[in-house]
Formats: sequence, structure tokens, C-alpha cells
Amino acid sequence: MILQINFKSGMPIYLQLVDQIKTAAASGALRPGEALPSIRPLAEELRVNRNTVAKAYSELESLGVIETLPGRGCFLKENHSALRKEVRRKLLIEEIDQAIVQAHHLQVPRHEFLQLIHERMDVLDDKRRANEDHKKEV
Amino acid sequence: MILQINFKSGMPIYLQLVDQIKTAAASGALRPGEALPSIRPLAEELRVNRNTVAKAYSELESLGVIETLPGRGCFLKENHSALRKEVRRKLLIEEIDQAIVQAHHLQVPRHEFLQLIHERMDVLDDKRRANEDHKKEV
Amino acid sequence: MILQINFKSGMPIYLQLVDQIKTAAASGALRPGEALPSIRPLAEELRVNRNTVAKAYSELESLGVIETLPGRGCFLKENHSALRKEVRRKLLIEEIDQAIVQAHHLQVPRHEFLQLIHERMDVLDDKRRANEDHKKEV
Amino acid sequence: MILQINFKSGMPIYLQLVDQIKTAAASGALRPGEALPSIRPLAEELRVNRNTVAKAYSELESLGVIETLPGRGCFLKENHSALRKEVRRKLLIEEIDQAIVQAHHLQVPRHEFLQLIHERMDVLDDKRRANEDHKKEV
DNA sequence: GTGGTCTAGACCACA
DNA sequence: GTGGTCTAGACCACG
Repeated sequence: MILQINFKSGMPIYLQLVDQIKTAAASGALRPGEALPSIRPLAEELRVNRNTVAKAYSELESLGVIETLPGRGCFLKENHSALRKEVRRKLLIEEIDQAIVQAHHLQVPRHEFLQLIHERMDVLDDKRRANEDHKKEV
Repeated sequence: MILQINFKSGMPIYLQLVDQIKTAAASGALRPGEALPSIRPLAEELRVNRNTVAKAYSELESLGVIETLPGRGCFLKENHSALRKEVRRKLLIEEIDQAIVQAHHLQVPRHEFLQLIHERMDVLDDKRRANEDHKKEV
Repeated sequence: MILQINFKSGMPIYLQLVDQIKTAAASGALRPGEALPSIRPLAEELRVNRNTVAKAYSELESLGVIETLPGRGCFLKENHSALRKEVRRKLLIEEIDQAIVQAHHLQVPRHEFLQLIHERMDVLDDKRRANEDHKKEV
Repeated sequence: MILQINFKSGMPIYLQLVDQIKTAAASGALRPGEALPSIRPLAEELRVNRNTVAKAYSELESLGVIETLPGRGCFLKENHSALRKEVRRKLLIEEIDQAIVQAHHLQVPRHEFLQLIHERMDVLDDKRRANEDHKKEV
């Protein structure tokens, strides 16, 4: 799971986390019963206060998305079905449209835009792989 | 231009307006030189305080998207993009990363993601062209 | 840094603050990275509403002069001048023209005017140096 | 007399006019009994609403600086002595300092700054001469 | 009519 | 404690 925070959006960080984790859960990127990253390391990784992550988790718990077992960690609850394909498509289109609009607003030509997308996909892929390798080693 | 506010999203109202107006500008729904809705009526329509709309507009002005002529109104600027290339790139990357992360969360495979991007670029292009044609007729 | 407001000048309070803080930054009275007075106490000290100070600070942020870290405070930015050369020139010309016009109004002859400029540049330079020395000692 | 308006300063235009005319009067650039430019042409020249100029003049009248003779125009009143040299110097220094501070803020080097000053003095001189020639022809 | 400023006071998010 | 958002309402400046 990749979590990405936008510090400047004005949207509360803990809500950004909630949204992204809900999405990951709903999409199946997070499987029922699977453990979420624990608060302290995640807070460090995201360069965010621990309270902020804790708040996101407690919000998720009260939403019934996750379950907190004190002393053991946070786990995804069972009763979540993956979203229907159409809904997922809609969620993704929202983000894509924002990027396209931004590109147009900044007058970035189409080919540069596409090139940038490929670049970022590679960058983020590498990041993710690095993360996973790091965890295997630990 | 249709403006719509989500009071529960946690995202500040004025930022929602900023985003939507930037989008409208980028998509061609608003044309350079065109007047934006005036602050007071818009505030009433959206059932929001006048200051909140004013803040959105003032933000847009300092971003260089609109121009406000006191006593006359607010207008979309002509050349709204005097940002340095580096900064533009950074802004765009932010949006792109969000889309990529969303795609990953939703476990949309790479080729489907790219296909969707092309689709949406075409769709938005068509929309923009339609808008322009409509205005020419008027 | 001393901030002083003229309630009768007709110039908006928040702009007076913006100007004075820009001046303090330019003169070295405020150093890059240094914290500005926090909004609430400053508002009390100046007997001004909190929002007014906040508006000044937010203006300074969008001008790229300061950086505000919510929950922590506002700080003078390091490299406050990413403006394009052309824009900078225009901003400077505005100020220069005002001085020239004032000189003409006061019928100060050209050579006296230029002499006065040199004098003031030296005076302000000295002030800035004094400020820097003082801070090194602290 | 040169009148120079800054539309972006936030200071009311009519107050800018009042200040500049007071200064011109105090310095002797405007002589007692001399006629001020009439409202309509001045408003056009400055690209300002007639009401704004009218307001400035009415303000000046209530301050006792000028006298309005309906149907004939506005004239500088008699009882104004030129300011003492020291005061004039102080007024001028204020403007000069603002320009210097702006230059420093924009990191314009000293020699460029001085060069720009000479440039602008020439430009404004030419403007003034053009104005005067134009009036002689009329 | 337009936008701009300021106040007073409430509540939120974050460290 | 910090800054941020929002509301409600008053008054000003300008066209």
C-alpha cells in the first residue's frame, strides 16, 4: 500500500489517510485480516505527527473499517467486499481528470504530460519495490 | 459554470471553489476575460458566507488565475500561467502521483490506467471544444 | 522587530503589516528561518483583530516572503525572491517612480535627489550590518 | 505637476491624490491662486472615475487646501507657506527608503538600481515635457 | 451595484 | 500552544 499525503491541499491529513486506506481496503489492495502499518513507523515515514496517524486509525475504527487490538496492532476487518468495477473506474477517473485539468491549466503539452506520467509510474514503482525489499530484509 | 460544494468532505469550502474555478478555466467553461459570478449572489446561491467566496476569489487572484477590478467584478485572466517551468512541473507531478496511487490502490493494471488516461483526455478535449463552439454561437 | 500601525492613514492595516515585515526582512532585522511573532499575541499587542494579522501573514506567504507551518508558527523564508526578472523590474520601478515624483513635487533638484539616495543606501546598509552583527553576538 | 497613482497599493485612490496635491502645494510646485487641473480631463488622464477625482478635490476643499469656484474650477488657496526644508527632506527620504528596501528585497544590485533610477528620471522628464508641450499647443 | 476591510467570536486541526 | 476556517454583520471605496 502506498500512502501519499498532500500537505498543501488544505484537506486534513488524517482524512487523507482515512480516504486512502478506505480505498485500499475497498479495492482489495488491503486484504481482510491483514495488518496495517503501525502508527509510529508510519508517522515517521510520512513525516507526520503520531497523533495524526492515530486519529486516522481511530476514525477508521469507528467507521468499522479496521479493528484495533491493543498491543498487537490494527487489522482490516472482514466484512468488506471489493468495489464493483464501475465504481472503481469512477474513483480513478476523478483523479485522472484532476491531473489532466492541471496539465491543461499549466499548458503542458500532451506528449510532455504522458511522458511525465510514465516517469512517475516508474519512480513510484521503484519506491514501492524499495519499501518491500526493505521489509523483507527486516 | 456550475459550482457545487461538499460541506462534509473536510476540504475547506474556499478551496473547493478555487479548484472548481481553476477546472472551469482549464476546461474552457470559463473563457479569458469572462466575468465570474459576483461574490454576494454566489454566496447566497451556495448558502455560504460572503467572506468565504471572497477568500476563494482572492486566492485565485494571487494565483494569477483571475483579475479583480474593485467595483466592477472578477474576470478570468488572459495568460494565466506565468509560473516557472520547474514549479509547473512540481504542481503537475503532485496531481499525477495522486492518480497513480489511486490506480494502484484500486489495483488497476498499468495498461488499463494508461488507456483510461487517453480516454479522459479525449473526453475533456471534446467538452472543451463543445464549450467553445457554444460560446461562439452566442 | 517593531511593528507600528497607523489607524488613520487609510491604508489597510494588513497591508501596513505586510510592508513593514517585508522591510524588516529586507533590512536584516528579520533573518531567514527566524520566527515571526505569533498571530494572537501580535494582534493583542497591536490592538487589532486576529484575522487582520492572519490576513497579513497569509498575504506574505502567498508572496513567498514567509512560510507558515500550521501548529508551529510562521517563519521567514530562505530564498524569498523567485520572481521573474521582468516582474521584479516592474515592482521596483513603481517604487522608484514614487520617489522621483515626490522629489519633483518637493522641487528637490536632481543632484540633491541622487545624493540623498546614496546617503540613504549607506545608512540602510549600515543598519542591516549592525543588525547582523548584533544577532551573531546573541 | 505629475500625479501618479498606484492602483494596487490598497490605499484609496482619492487619498493618493489628496496626498500628492497637498505635497505639491506645500512644496511650492503649485502656487497659491493657481488652477488645478479640472476634474473631467484629469480623471481621463489618470483612467479613474470622475467621482474619485471629485472626492479628492472635495476632501482638499474641506481641508482648506483648495477653493472651488463653481463653474470656474478649483484653485489653490493663499495661506500655504512652503514646508521647511527639513520636513521636505523627511518626506522624500520616506519614499527613497521604500525604493531602496524594495530593491534589496528583490535582490537588485546597487548599480542596476541606480541605473534604473536614471532611466526613470529621464522617462518621467520626457513625459512631463510632452505634457507641457501638448498644453502649449492647446 | 461591485469588491475590500475589519471585528467578534466559534470551532477545527495539528504539535 | 500554534495557525486555519467559517459565520455574521458593519462600514468603506469605487463605478
